[in-house]
Amino acid sequence: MVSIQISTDRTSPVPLHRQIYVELERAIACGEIRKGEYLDNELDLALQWQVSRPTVRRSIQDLVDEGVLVRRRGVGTQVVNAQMRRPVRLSSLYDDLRATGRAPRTAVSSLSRRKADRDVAKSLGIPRGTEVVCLERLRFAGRTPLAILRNFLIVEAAGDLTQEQLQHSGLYELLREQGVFPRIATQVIGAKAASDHEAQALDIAVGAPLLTMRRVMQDQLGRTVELGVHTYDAANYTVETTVVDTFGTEPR
Amino acid sequence: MVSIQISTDRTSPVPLHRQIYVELERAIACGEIRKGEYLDNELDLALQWQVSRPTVRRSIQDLVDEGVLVRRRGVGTQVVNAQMRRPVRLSSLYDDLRATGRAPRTAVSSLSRRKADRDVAKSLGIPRGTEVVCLERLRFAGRTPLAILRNFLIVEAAGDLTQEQLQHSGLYELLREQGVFPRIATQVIGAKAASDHEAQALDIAVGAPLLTMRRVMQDQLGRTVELGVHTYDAANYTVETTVVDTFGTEPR
DNA sequence: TAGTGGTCTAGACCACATT
DNA sequence: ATGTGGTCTAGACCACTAC
Repeated sequence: MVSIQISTDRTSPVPLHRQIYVELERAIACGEIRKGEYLDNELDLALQWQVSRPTVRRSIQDLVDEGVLVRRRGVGTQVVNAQMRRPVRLSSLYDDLRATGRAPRTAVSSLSRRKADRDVAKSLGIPRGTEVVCLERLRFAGRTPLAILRNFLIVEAAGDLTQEQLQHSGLYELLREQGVFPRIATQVIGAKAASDHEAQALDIAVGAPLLTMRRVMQDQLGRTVELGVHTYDAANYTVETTVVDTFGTEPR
Repeated sequence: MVSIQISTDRTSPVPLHRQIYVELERAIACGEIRKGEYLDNELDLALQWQVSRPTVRRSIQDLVDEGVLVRRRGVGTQVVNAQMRRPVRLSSLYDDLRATGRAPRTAVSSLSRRKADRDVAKSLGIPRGTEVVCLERLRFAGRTPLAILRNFLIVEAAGDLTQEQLQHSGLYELLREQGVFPRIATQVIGAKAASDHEAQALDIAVGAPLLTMRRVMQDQLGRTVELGVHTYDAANYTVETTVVDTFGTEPR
């Protein structure tokens, strides 16, 4: 049982529960509370931190959702083996590469508007023949070709993307700048052998293993915005995902 | 603007917010509220349903987290293009196969206790040399071999698994029966070419593309319970994941 | 029996989008 | 100016766990 010093600023625009969440997360990351230790009970915490119990609960719940804390009724709130950290932010390959320090480079091989064929229309949930923005890029990490990226976007969201922009930023970053915030995506991941064309583009042998990903993305307004059909050189790329299950056990 | 009939039962052990959630979900699924339509505001809903506003908010929030509803401050709560449904439950391949009607069959090729090597120990977050339960299975869909499944489990959770059980149930199902509820898993998915041994086991050509998945799972108590190292015949299997991003846009 | 988290209430004030 | 969701409060009662 350890007391955690939390300082809140009631003049800040940041919500109280968020301030507490951040401080608590830091305290756990710094080891001020160790794995397996219990927090004080919620009423005490509310007194210590001079906030109401629902506010305390909200902060704690957010950390429970990330797997940092575990609550058991009648027992208490415990810090978990934190090895497994929060779900990764929904990001593009470009962002991932830049975050890991590998210099990304992009060659835009095509950028145009076309009418959606049946497959694209179905994935994006629009009528067949609707105009969509088509995009094909080759992505490098340093000098190594890494992936062939094909994307289809609804025109309302793609707006005025230029080749220039796409060579210097990730697609998702550009979308965010235009007010499109990715919110939910479903990805289907598979593997295949490289075709002649793919082998040549990625500078690998024909038949070498490729990782394939097909992704449909919705934005914060619930619009289906993007279909991505991507092919990665499996020797240089893996996909990491986090799955959180809130069923199976009692609901929160 | 449509009024939704919600009937609640205050004698039920099911929480009110959950009852409302279920009814609301059904109403949306049945098309009683159509895509793009708005719910009444939260105060009105609280009056209509005879519950407090926080209870209404809780129900709505859960549906927002699943991407079924979208809230915008100053605007309202809107039903979303529901094509993209809730995150799939954290389940095993066996459960998946059975759910999709393909008859799963399992051959257990080994089940033993061994001391964890460095790799396993690191993944499970336990000291090297700790005893773990090792498990290797071959999974079939009908007559077709589909995957080679290797798992490593901490003994506290694996308990008294038997070959008999493993041939007739999925691993996760058995774990649930023993009180282990999967909660968070991180998966790294890649691809590789089939080795001699793998090709023979899966009855495919040497060098054929395989999908590989390495998964570490934590249970409801925050224990790191399982390491899975799986290899799938890419011709017959893909992995589907859902990614939800609650950052990027304003916090809820 | 005592202590914990889970649920629920009935208000209040604020920030934001729309008109 | 109005109406919406976002935040916060100060209580209350209950179900579950541990002793």
